Amino acid sequence: MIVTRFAPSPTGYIHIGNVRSAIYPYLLARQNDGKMILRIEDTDRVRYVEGATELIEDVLKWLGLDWDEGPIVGGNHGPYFQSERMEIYHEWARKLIESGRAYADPTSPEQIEEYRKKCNTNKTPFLYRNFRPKEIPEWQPGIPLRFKAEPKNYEWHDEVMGDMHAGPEVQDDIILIKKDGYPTYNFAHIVDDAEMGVTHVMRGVEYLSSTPNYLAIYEALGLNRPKLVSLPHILAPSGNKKLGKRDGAKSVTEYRSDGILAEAMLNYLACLGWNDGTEKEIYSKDELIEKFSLDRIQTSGARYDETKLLWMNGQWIRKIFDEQGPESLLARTEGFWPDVAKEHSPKYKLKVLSIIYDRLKTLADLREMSTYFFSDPEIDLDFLINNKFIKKMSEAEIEDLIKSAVQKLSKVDSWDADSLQQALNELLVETGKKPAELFSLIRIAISFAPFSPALNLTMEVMGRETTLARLNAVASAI
RNA sequence: GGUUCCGUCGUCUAGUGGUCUAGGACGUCUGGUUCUCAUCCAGAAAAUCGCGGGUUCGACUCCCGCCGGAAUCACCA
Repeated sequence: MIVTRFAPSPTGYIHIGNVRSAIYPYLLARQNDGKMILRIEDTDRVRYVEGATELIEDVLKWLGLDWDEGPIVGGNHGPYFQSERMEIYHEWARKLIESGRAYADPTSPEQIEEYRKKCNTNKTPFLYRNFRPKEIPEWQPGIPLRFKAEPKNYEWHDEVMGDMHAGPEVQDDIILIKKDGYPTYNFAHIVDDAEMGVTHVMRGVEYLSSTPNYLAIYEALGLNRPKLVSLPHILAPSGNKKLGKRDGAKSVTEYRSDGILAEAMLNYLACLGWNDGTEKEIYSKDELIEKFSLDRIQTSGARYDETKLLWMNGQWIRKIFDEQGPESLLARTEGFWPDVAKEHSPKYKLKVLSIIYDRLKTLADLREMSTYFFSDPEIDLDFLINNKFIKKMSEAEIEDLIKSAVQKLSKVDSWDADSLQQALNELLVETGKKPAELFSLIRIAISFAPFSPALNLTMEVMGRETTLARLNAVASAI
């Protein structure tokens, strides 16, 4: 059975660069009826941030990435917080001491720094194994434990990068257990993956160069290597660096409050560095699970492009409305309506949504784009008069036109889109105006918005009373 | 500096020796959809496939060299 894991450290918010290494393991596990484990790597007590774990869980849930073992859901291989697994690491560490593959290192950090400087001035690579202490004390709290490297050539296969190899020069005596008793990532993840039965270790390429050291530890511990999967970086929008907090990488939760749909986020991130070889662009979670394959993950880094995310979000807004129904989209708009919409019924909001949804890039656009449906706009005569189609009319003519519109519209029997369009068409004939002139005038008079849906639809949703009242108000303001 | 990885339109990518005069998508531009904005539709511009050598009848695809970029070299993960 395939077992994958997402193992973040709770050091702050998760941004787009991080989540993708949750998405791929998830897809692989689900595709193969495997298991997905969530493990919290909280061994760095200095960088630990309160509440960060909940944030991670939150983001995963939002994206629809559920886990089979881990915090909240439990499992047979817990605990799932590394800080609660100390005895386990120490037990494995003792095995290494017994087999002579680990030693307590009494050397002070200052001394180590000196060694390092010496190498720098001699321009030789710094390898700690060249400075092993003469006297090895008993391992006890307060003394770090180091791996004893036996450097040699390593070959391995990376499911994404292909066949890899590395020489002895990259293997060193890395720290297994820190002086505070907590294990390092380098040691803890190996123990945990083994104990938890993880079959596919998926992580960013930054770990690729440490792999020979990990391979040595697997060997010393008598463990089988899991399959290794290196994920390429997501690059910052500009420059050539990997996307990080400093490049303004937004928290995933921030995208949620900016009105990005979870479907779009998942779709975009999954396809940033992966594709199924066809020309398909829009994938649902189920489609991703079906089509995903490790060997189609890109080997080079992919630049993060927010414009494409936005486009995809628009696609998803329309897809949900069209395929899952207007109510389904409405359900996701909570919190995105303008304040003035508070008093209005869901039914009315649904009507509004139905005529403006195809111009939304994000749900947050609702705030700017729907205000005039819920409250009377401020009359701004300059805005009206400066319109390129209205500019050439005199004020008297404008007033006349609005008045005839009021007259015509108040006679409409049934206030629906078709009847309204018919009335507008008749008005066009009667006034001898072009659609651009007459419709722009009415549109602006009832909305004072830079843009709005088709005029007949807008009036239908607004209702007879509001439409006529606003037209009258403008006529008397001129 | 050592080690490792990467290199096709501005961006994400298709491409596994001939079907590539290099395909799609985002973005950009043009036109259409009785008004605006958007959707949708049609179309355009945009890649001498990092560079230079080979191998081959033939290379984006295989080999070598170079150049460029990135990652890593912590008692961080």
